[in-house]
Amino acid sequence: MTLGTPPTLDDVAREARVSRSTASRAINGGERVSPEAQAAVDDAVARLGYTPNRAARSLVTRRTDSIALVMPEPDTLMLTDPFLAGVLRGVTDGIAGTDLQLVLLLNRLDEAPGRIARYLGSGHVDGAIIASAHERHQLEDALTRTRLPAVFVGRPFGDVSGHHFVDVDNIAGSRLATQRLVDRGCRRIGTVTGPQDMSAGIDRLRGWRETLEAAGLPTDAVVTGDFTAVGGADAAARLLDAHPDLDGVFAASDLMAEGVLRVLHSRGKRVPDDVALVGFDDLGIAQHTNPRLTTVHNPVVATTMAATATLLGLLAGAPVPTEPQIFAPYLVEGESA
Amino acid sequence: MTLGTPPTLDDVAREARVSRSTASRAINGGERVSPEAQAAVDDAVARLGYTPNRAARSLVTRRTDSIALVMPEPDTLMLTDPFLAGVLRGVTDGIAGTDLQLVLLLNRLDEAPGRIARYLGSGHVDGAIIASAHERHQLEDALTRTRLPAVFVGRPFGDVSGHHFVDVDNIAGSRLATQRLVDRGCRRIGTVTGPQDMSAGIDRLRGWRETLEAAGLPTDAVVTGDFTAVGGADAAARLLDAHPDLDGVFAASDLMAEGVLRVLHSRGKRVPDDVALVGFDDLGIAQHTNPRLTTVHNPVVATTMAATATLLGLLAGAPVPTEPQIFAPYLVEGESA
DNA sequence: CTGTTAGCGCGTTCAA
DNA sequence: TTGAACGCGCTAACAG
Repeated sequence: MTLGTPPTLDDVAREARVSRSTASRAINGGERVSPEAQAAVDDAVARLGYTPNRAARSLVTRRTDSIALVMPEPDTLMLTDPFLAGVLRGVTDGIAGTDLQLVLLLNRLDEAPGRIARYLGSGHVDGAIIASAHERHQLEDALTRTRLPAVFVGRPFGDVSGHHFVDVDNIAGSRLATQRLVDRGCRRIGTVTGPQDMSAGIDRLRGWRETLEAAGLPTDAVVTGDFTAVGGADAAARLLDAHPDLDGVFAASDLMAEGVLRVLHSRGKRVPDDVALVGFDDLGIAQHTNPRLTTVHNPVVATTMAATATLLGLLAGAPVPTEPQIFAPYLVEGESA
Repeated sequence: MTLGTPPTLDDVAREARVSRSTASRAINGGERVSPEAQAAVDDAVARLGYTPNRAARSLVTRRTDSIALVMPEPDTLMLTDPFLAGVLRGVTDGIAGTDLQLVLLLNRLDEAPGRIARYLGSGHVDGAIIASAHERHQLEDALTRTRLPAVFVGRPFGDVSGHHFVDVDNIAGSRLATQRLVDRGCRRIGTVTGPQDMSAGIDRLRGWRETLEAAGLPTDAVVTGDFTAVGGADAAARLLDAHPDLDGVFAASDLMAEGVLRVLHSRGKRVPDDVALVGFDDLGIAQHTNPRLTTVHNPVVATTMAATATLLGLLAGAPVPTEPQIFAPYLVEGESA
């Protein structure tokens, strides 16, 4: 058996003793093919190990059968980003069973904003999942312009109308976290918040503020972090310097909470007795801190799977409404608050 | 401007007042085109925003201009896998500047071994980076059979001949780690080793054993982990149950070392005074444990970039020898040993 | 239900 | 140096 070039549809047709178009129909869905023909083709396909040539098919169907996943590039310092891994899982789980190809586009933080947008607009993919919601990337506008089917994981920045997105209810989540601190008796509650050019960062700050205002507590102890452990530690140091009397902290991500925890330890503060701490995400690291972190569960995998399902619907031509799908977070008991 | 369908090469040619083949040549490398024609085509391309149709090009060049990255699926329990993030970075950095598409293939642990192999063999990609070196995946044979250019990150399992791979010197690394324990006076040294169906797991165990044998110390305190924190904790518990007198532990990954650390703490062992601990990987988590982990640096990003460079060479038709590129690890000082 | 026919957009001979 | 003609492998009309 000479396997110089892969078998083509012609080979299959010849082998099955039918015409090429019959073979094609049998392979794609089997509409209007007799059982015998179908069987013969199936047989030939198996015998030859035939796989349709994607390029040829793509050329005529005008679809590429591939979707892009746009993600922020993993951080240089802290390679470990559980969110990234969760998104990856959600998307791959979401397209399992389809024959969609997943093309990965890592959005570098420092690069010219046009590259990704240009790529998405150039017809190389049928749709996109965007999990890179930094304001500066400006993918939103580019996407509306090219009309590429796309679903955001996390509320896109700026004008939401016309965009599909799924998200966890970050405001509700940060309320849960902050309320927990209030309920356990904390009266001086600070927050290490996320980047304010990401909707998650903004919303998690807002939930904290609203909860404290409702409780009649001050809302001045705020420092901005970057969702990483190192950034969280830096922020915590600044926070404690400015407000030594803190008895509670809400960290807008578990990674940052980890950093906060280290700083608290190094300053001799007991957790939760001196300072109580609540994080956000519950993507595997909360159980591994000491003490175990009380946190808010963020269903990233489910969220991303939903986004993928929505995208598949769009690709199938379904008239999917742009109502966002918002997932509910919930508090996860730990020992830190 | 009606942008119903994207501009084609014909449009460019018309706009530039040249024939289609001249336009084609001007776009691909500019061989045998007059400066005027070249300029006219460049201009037309810019004006029209032309992007070559990948499918059409692929059909005639018989290349797909995309490569696959095969990785193990991130673990369900511990989403955080720094190795994964490092590999991702290395590959994307490695193809930056080329117009190669990166197709992501996540290798599920429980799935039929044929899926990935079939995909790789079906001509959908021009080459592959394989960072999923579990024995059971059996990609090695499939790859030799299909003759798809491929480079492994981490020594492939089984017969290495004919395969390209890059790796860190895991044996040397684990020797460094173990020797450190010996040098600081440990006499009863155990190891939590990695999966024994991965070359990294095997090699890191071997370096530990050889070092102890050379030092005349016993090599019976071995338990197998799975490179995760939870697995490391389980393994550590078993290890300490069987060998309560341990005064040193080499964990074959930092994630596992983290688990070991927790178990040691919970059993009231001081680190490093009662039990010294050395990890492996240094991918961001070693600095964040308490005490900071002494570990062995594993240059994953560099390794993966080298693999990608090799693959690019293969794709360019260069006669790349299959001599492996082995990177040297080095010890990173921490407080745990 | 089946086979014949006509492109999809592009790179590449081959003549001019 | 240029352009005309061909075919890559496939799907979708259309006619039978």
